[in-house]
Amino acid sequence: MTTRPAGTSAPPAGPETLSPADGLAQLSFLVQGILERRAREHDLSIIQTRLLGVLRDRRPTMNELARLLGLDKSSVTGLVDRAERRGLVVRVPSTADRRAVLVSLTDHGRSLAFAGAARFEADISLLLERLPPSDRDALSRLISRLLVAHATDQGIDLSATIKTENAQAGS
Amino acid sequence: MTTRPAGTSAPPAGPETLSPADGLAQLSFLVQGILERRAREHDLSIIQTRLLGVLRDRRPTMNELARLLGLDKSSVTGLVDRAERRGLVVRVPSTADRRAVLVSLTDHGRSLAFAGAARFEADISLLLERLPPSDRDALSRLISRLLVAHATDQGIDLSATIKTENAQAGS
DNA sequence: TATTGTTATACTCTATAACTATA
DNA sequence: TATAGTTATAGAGTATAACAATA
Repeated sequence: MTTRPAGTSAPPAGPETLSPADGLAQLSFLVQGILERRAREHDLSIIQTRLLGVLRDRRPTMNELARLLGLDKSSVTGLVDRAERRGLVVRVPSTADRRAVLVSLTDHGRSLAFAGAARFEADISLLLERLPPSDRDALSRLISRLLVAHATDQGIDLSATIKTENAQAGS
Repeated sequence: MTTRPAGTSAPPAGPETLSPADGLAQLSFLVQGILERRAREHDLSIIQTRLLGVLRDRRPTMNELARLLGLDKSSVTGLVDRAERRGLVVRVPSTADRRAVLVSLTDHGRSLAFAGAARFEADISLLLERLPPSDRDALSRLISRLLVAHATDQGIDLSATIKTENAQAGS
């Protein structure tokens, strides 16, 4: 799983074959590490980065934000508190429902969100350059296919939703 | 990046194509989510799970553990404290160097480590069943290839090291 | 009554700095 | 002096439970 200490169900002896579970686990740690290092350059954590990412094209209530990020609403209160204190987001009272609060990016938050995305894409390009172009394309296509299949399977609508709704981790 | 809110450099209009960066980011969140949910069943965090994983075939000093997990030694003190309190690991004084402490799994910790790995593999199998078998194999092969290429590129030795040393996130 | 958001509280995880005990 | 590990401290991130305001 997380770690694949030699032994266990690692494939026989093939020098360059990892079990699917090992491969996916290691790949996920690799990508998360890249994400984390980039975020840390701006003093952001992964969850703060995800918050900014989610807000790039939304202006959700605290409640919706909790659902989008897969967190408890009280966790989101703290998350938004810290982001607001740093001038990355603002709370705006909802006019429709006086209980609700909308959260939206400040200009500063927006620029961080887009800069981060650009640099992450550059990192990934660099990583993928390790593969021949044909492999690169094939890998991207297979990953897309897997994500689409999984999302569909979860009852989530197709492409539109896939592109926007995937801030959540697991589901 | 983390999130791919519609717009930005998402590919033109292809209904089921994600940019490589989006695909990898989303996939990593998906896998981490699976990992996290499984860990939580045993009241473990991801880092505790990684700790157990690393110890499956090692008995490192606190210092080595810090390097393996990519954490500061003081963080490892706390991590091991909590794991020891729960009976998952034990500290054993080193006979070779009286300053050093070795950390090793208890039977309980070992059984959790292996059970977790098994269930994670089952989860991944289920996930991959969304793909036709040929895609499944191709994806695994490409991921392995990418990880091997990346590791080699980092100056890390080949298969042996790949299989054991990947507890670390980024590098 | 039900829902939205915050507060109070508690715990994990992480790092930096200072310290103890070896080497 | 340098290294191994712990402690003290501070802060982020998370959850549960209780609460206020509004629906």
